[in-house]
Amino acid sequence: MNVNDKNYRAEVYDLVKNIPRGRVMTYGQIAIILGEGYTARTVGYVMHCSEDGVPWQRVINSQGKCSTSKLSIPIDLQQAMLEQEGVVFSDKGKCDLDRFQWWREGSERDDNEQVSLFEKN
DNA sequence: AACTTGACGAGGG
DNA sequence: CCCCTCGCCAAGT
Repeated sequence: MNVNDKNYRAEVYDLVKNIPRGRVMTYGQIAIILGEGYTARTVGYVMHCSEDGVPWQRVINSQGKCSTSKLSIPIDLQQAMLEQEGVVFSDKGKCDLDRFQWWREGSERDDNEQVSLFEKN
């Protein structure tokens, strides 16, 4: 199972496709939900070349900011797309995760779940 | 095979 | 809030 495996990538995309308009998820959160084999870095790697109907703009970093990139995606674009869906950013380019982070139905919002990526490795 | 570079994250100053 | 360090892991050189 690696990042180039089709199913591995599909798991990430399927989850991202379920993020509602105007809500966001973080790389680390996705990694924790998908479980073994997934880390924030690998999720980020999978996202950088997401295809088709994946709402890639709804995945941001744990600080509530859009990640800068040296790739072909202008930093302002992601934020602009999110603002268009109703996500509010501060003048410093940060959004309030307490307000906009999405947690799947049924999953009780639990900050412990988000703790420490490397603690489990 | 070593070293660097990321769409990352947590903890500390 | 900013900056740094370290842990992580895959790619590119």
